[in-house]
Amino acid sequence: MRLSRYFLPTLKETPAEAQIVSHRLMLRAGMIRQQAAGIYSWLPLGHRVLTNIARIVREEQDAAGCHELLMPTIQPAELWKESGRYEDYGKEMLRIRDRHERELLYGPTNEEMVSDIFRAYVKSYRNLPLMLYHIQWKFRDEVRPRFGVMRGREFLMKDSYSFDLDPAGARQSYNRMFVAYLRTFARMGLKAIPMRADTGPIGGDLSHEFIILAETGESQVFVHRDLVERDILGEAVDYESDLQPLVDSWTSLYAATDEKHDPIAFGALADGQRVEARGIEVGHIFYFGTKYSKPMGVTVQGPDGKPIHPEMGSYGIGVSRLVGAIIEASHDEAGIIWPETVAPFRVGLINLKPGDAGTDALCDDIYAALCSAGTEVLYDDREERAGVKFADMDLIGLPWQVVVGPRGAAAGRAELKRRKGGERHELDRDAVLERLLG
RNA sequence: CGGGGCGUAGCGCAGCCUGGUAGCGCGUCUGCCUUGGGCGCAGAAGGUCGUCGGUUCGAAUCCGGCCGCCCCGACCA
Repeated sequence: MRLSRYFLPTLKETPAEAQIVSHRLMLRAGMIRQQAAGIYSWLPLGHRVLTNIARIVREEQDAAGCHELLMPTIQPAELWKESGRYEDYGKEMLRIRDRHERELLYGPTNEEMVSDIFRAYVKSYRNLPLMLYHIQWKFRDEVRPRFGVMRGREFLMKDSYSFDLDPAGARQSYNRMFVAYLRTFARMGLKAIPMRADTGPIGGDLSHEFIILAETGESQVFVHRDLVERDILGEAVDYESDLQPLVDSWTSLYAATDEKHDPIAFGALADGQRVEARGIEVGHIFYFGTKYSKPMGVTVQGPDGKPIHPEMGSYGIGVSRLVGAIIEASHDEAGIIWPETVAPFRVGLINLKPGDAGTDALCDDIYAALCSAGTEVLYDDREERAGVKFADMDLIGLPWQVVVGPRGAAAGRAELKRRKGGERHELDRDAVLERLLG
């Protein structure tokens, strides 16, 4: 992508409303535009990141055996009256009426609707277990939206729902999501720690929050060092196997947010094992049994011909929140530092002197080579001063920068800079490509 | 939902107290210049001062209502 033809409205100054670093950087990097309190437009750069995060989430859900569908943002009130939540949910639920005065709502979550779909089609125990998910916009009319996309009213969420025959099966589904979440966040370059959680208005008796560590996180967390240092991506996972030992290996070590913190238990850990940090909640998983299947009349026929209420769970990831959360976890004074897996472009190519034949030629050559190799490149070919280009490129945080100036170009050389850490190497054209593609 | 604050050009702000010509910086546009870290010079465009009403000869400025946004706290993917 040539920057001269792209839509990237970066800002030199920070808009006044932004308090936290991710919000400031997202506004300055031209990723989002606020349209109302807690409601944002996603501009091209932000949209790319959002899409990349959703892609990783999707791949891991699919790998864990979930099936993607797509439910609407607007739901009929009737379903929520069946479960009893139409009254219970309170003012956080945005209620609307259509022209026929029918009661509708902008969905804050989808337990009722997925239960409706399930009960319409699934009639036999033979079809269980079943896990369905979608990635869809939600609306919760928060009293006080803040922190940019970290706590918006409209937000993009991945929500999965499991249906099982019995509690043991439900536990296995829960464990699948537990492991899938660990992998999902790890792939985004995040340290995510599962912590036992309250079940909140969703209900149920088994629940974990996934908290990622970030210096600017909202809540204080206390964790065993082994959890922080563990690399889940290095461990083979077979979703068909019993995942309980793997889950236990995570839940048996100390990890708590400040609300659930037990200073005595934490203090009992050996020196060097105690990690105190700040955290941001990016995922939450629940097992809630028949809380919805019973009132909504969801049954399948068992082997003995009798009806069985499926055991259910639901599993959420804040996809749009993750964009902010990743920035909170990965930035410096100059701007964002994207992990490669979610970066809007992998490489930023800076032409320091557009119009100079040698510089243009080398840039065009490198650009074409990277593009044809399938690497996403943002090519800064603007008529701007070097400082502007460096500042913008650092701000938007692409993992790699290739800097081509007239002096180097004359010798066929360019500078390769890694955004994270900042080390640079002057290399010839082939070596640059080798480093990036090899 | 309690407490506090703010709405003046795309962004950041001054002007308001003490009523009388709407300003500054950045950004944008044009030209020149410059070209390895947000240069320099010259010119230009751009504002119903959130909104409705009141006071006044006259309101960005004083008074009241409404709307919007932000911050702190209680609550949440």
